[in-house]
Amino acid sequence: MLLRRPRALADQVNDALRARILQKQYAPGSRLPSESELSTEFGVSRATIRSVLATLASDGLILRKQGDGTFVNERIDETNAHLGGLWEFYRLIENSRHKASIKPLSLVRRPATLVEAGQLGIVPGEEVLQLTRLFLADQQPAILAENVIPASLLGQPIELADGTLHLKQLLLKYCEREIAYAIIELHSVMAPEGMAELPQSMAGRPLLNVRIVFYDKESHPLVTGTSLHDNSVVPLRLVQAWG
Amino acid sequence: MLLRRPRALADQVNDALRARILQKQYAPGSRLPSESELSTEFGVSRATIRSVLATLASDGLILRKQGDGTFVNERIDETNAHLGGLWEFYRLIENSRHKASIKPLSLVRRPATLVEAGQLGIVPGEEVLQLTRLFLADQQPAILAENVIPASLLGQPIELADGTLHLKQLLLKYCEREIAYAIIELHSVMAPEGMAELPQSMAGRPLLNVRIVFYDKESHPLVTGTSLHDNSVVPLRLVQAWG
DNA sequence: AAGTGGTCTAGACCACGAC
DNA sequence: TCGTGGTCTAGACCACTTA
Repeated sequence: MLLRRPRALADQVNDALRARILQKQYAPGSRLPSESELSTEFGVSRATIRSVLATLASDGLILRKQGDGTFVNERIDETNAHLGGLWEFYRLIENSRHKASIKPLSLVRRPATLVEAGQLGIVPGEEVLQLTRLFLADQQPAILAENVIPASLLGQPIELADGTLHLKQLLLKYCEREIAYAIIELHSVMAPEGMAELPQSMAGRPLLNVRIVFYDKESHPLVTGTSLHDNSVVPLRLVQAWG
Repeated sequence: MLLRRPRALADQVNDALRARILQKQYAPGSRLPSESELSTEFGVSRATIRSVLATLASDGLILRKQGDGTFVNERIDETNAHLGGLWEFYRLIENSRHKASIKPLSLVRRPATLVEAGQLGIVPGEEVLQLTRLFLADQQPAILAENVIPASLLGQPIELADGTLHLKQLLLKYCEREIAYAIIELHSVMAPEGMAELPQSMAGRPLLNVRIVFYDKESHPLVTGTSLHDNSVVPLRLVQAWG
């Protein structure tokens, strides 16, 4: 029997405050209500409010000044991501004020390469599924992304039509696994030649290359991701709180 | 363990646990003592312990499993940074198991360019100080970094000898300012030609380019940073907790 | 059933900034 | 001085995993 815990109060408050900030109900640079005001408004304890404000602060959305108050970061509009959301390409594009869309390019079963086998903790040659997708910003190619999943993790075969799902949703639907953490490598590479899927617009230029391996709570590798970013279309601009 | 008061209890516990993990007193993959055990050992409340464990978890150092326990991430050795420490180049190199050193290259006063003036919130042509430094990994050039500070922020003139200080220390010593947050842009660029300071080993190759503007709590720009990374010497490998 | 982490509260006291 | 955020506690109850 699966009894679900009601949504945590802190999460609800988090969503509400985030929405108010992003929709400019609290204007950039303005002062938020004090902790005690918020706690009476939402009917929760001050501790709960504080835990929410702490995460908003660490995402760089708000700035807290002891003895003064809490303020909306006036520069959130200049960014499209915080460090935790580096690989949420769809949102990245949306946050850059472009219309985002995903174009699934191919979906093939093939044996794992040596490197992939090492990353995914499987035997070289074991079957994997490779999904290649193109993320578009206003119909313009922005990010070419490739995911590799061990076939053994898949409950049912993936359909190409599901290539528009977010990685999180894909993993839930086909593997019933959850991501606990990721290890990310940042590289700078020249656009590879003779790569069929690479859009013309990216050819011959230096591209940002993000390589990720996702793990579950047991530290078992789930998926790898490799992406090539055209910074001239969607530059990566992150906020990061200090301290 | 005896804890003294001036420093926040949570900070002291944080340091202690971090050290135990990094020095493998708690082995990778092993289970940590429970929250209540830790709270009696350190003589602090469970809430304090929990706030510490929460930050360790968000840095990807530990994994928490409800109903089971808290475990050291077995892959921390494979990384050299967490997302919050992207620009701490010295530590980055050290964490990559290289001997890190800083070679100050130049320190010049000059008028601000248009772009810099915009970033720093000053008038174009206003005087700025530019510090160029090379970060070495085992004597090998790894990162070329350039910082630009408005001269008006400086209390006393910077000496080139202080070029080995970390950015944080530099700002404290010369400006008495503290960084509250930063906005970071990630780019991929070809090594610029005809740049005197660029080491031979980086020439003609695609390089990772990190551009940062640091702000204080009042959202006033303090410094800009621009760096070129040779990924073949020190690859950027980060852990990131999910959720 | 026992033990672990997850959520939440009420309240105390401190440190700092603005007025 | 007053209000704000910063620190910390003690304790209640819940949900989950393991045995």
